[in-house]
Amino acid sequence: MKKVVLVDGNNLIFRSYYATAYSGSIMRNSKGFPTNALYGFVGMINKIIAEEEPVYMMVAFDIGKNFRKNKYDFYKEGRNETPDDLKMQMPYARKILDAMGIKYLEMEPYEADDIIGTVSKIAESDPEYYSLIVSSDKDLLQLISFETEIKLLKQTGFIRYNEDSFKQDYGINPINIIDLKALMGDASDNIPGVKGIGEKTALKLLQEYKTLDNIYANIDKITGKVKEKLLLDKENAYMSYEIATIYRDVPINVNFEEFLYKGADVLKLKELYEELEFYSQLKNMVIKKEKSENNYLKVNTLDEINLSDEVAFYLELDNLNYHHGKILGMSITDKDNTYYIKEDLVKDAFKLLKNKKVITYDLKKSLVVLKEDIPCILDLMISSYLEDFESSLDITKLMNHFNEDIISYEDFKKKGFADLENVITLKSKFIFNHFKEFRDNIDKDGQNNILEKIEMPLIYVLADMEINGFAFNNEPLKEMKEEITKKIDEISNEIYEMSGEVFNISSPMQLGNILFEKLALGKVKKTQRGYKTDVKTLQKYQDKHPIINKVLEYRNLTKLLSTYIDGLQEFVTPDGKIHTIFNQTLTRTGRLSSMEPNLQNIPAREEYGKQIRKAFVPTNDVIMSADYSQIELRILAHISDSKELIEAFVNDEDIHTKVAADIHGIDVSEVTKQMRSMAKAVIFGIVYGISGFGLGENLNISRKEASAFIEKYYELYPGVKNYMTNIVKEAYQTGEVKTLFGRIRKINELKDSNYNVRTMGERMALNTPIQGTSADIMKLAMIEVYRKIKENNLKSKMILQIHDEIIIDAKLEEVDKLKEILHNAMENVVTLKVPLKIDINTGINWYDAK
DNA sequence: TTAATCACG
DNA sequence: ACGTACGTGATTAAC
Repeated sequence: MKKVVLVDGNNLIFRSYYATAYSGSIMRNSKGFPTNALYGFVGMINKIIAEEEPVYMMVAFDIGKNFRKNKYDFYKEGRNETPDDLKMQMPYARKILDAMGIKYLEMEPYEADDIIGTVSKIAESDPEYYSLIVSSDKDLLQLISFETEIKLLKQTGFIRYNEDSFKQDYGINPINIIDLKALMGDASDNIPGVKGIGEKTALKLLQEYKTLDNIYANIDKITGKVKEKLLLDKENAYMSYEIATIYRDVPINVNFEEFLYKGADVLKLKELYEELEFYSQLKNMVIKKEKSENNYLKVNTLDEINLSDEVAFYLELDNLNYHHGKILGMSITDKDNTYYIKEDLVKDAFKLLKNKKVITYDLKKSLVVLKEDIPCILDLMISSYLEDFESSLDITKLMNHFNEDIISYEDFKKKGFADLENVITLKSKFIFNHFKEFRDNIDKDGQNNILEKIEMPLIYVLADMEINGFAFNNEPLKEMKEEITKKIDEISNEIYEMSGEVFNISSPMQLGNILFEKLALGKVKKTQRGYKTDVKTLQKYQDKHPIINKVLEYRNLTKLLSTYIDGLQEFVTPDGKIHTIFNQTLTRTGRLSSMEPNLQNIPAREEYGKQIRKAFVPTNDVIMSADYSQIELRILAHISDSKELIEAFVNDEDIHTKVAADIHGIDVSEVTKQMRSMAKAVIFGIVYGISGFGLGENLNISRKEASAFIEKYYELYPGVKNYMTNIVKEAYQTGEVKTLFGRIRKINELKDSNYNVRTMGERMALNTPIQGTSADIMKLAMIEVYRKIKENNLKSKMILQIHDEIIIDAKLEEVDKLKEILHNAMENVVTLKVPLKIDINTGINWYDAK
């Protein structure tokens, strides 16, 4: 049997309109044309297609006068006139369906319900077909039969009813939905029904007497008020019955083959989406490209390559972690040709690129693998990151966005190597064909400084840092490991003893059950899987039972052991070093991240864990660390133009002590340690957009006290409060925020219908200019430090960046010169209303560089 | 694969 | 009435 999907078009489009309209302002394109209903409509249609994979599909609409209204003028009376903003969108729904290749039907004076009823009736009489009706209108439930199902849309999700599941839920036959309506009426359609009888009573009556007729036939068996009401409104009941009945004999030609869903006319659809400015839909559109032949020259010797000025290349490895990847091949595309270069020629072919205008994807990878200095005018990975595309280490994701029919190497491996050349050459072609478009967009939105002055030069710096690596000496960890292993063993046994059974302490679920069921230490918040057992929760029960501290210690030690002592060991390469990968195109704020391993989260806060840093040693003489002092707060002072904060930094005051003194209205000399650390928490919280509740949780004080702190802070630093209000307002207006240097972050969360998502968007808007500007400054400083080290022919090497800190593997005799370079570069990279300040430390290992 | 936890700035 | 601090990555358990 073939499934025919019948969609209640009117229902869908009304639903999408009112889903967003009540919020006040509705979505429009740049010409002011309303698009909210269409946006939801398109989404729902796409969802239906994705979920149902229809072979036959039809969408029905209301049109013109309708016969119910002609017969009963009260029908749908009192309903608000369809708003103009919605009316205007109706014709577009039809156009979109046309472009999507979906048949729609409408016929005056019938409603969409009647058309669907008619079509499903015809399908029922044809053994070849069965129907699935999609709507949120319960009236349509009357059409359910052995061969007709309904997907009843709910606010979130849907319920699918067939004959059996309907009967089970309602306890009546589907056709008696009409009787139900006759009794209970329908306020939205102004169907009267029997006054005083609602769904509950109506269902009870129908479950007993089956039909409206039978109810009145047995009216004497019914007692009390219900009987009175039924008798009083008998006429209305029958009239309502008539109105609620879907008319299933609309004189319309139905040819199921016309409902065949063949897929979209992509160009037509694209045009419509562009007019309506449905960019997310455009992005998601699957354009089925005709497979054109992929022509390329397979190179045997280098003289076969003849390149013009602009060239795109792509280097393919057999591992996403390029420190461990082998070269598979490379391709080069220029305006005339694409060349495929096999693995053994790659290194030499690279030299041909030296005096060209080169474009690639993930330049850093090629620099690290080939250790060859290649000039590059544009890295597509960077530009797509700046333009908010999903740019990962893998170019195929980006290509898929552009509807290129290509699979990633990872997927490719599973299928064998037959097509390797084809896949690689497609990539360099893609880069060549798209780079101008990316460059133009970067220009358009003003991110060319970020691209040219920051990200592109930084690639070379990071490549060098990754190549250098951090020398790792396991010796100091050996003793630690022994000690920790022993301790973990002891503690485990103590925990087992206290809890009376052996279990997996590392399992939050099992642990939660022991602590909060068996030992019944108290009532705790639940997670999806059990009790919450994180540090903050457990600390609240510290005094209740000695087991808590043991568990905390166990956690602490196992973390150190598995992630750091054992974990890092895995990453030491034969040269005795750890080479991380800095991801330059991942974070939403512009920061770097570090992975395999992550060297940006090596323990630092607690003394014991900090010992891990003793294993990080220089290849030269000393480890040197230069870190910015309070960079984010200085940036906050600058961009908020807060007079008080600026003054504090200009006078080089201890900002936390100063704030503590101001909040308590005392002298700086009277500030206690506790006051200072509280002030510190408030200040950081402010940067993240904290609430009174959050700060209270954090400081273990009441929400009231916390709120008072925050209020006091705003009072003292009105510039900060002002900044917060303005940046959020601006973000709502533009949908994005910018750093001081023009890096853009789009914040779609602000458009979300969910309040919590929106407030999170507000906090992002608040924080990103601060965190992002700090990232920009650090990147510029790194470029400058790198340049100076080269210029002075120093042997010392930059090896790590941890957001506000640079680590250098330094020669002893170069330390003084380095200090000068670092101060100059890092403190003067930009001139703000406050000075930038760094602290420098050196030591024989990372631990001692403090 | 996802959730929970915890390491860092 | 509701939920509640920004940005990351690795490990482990459980689905």
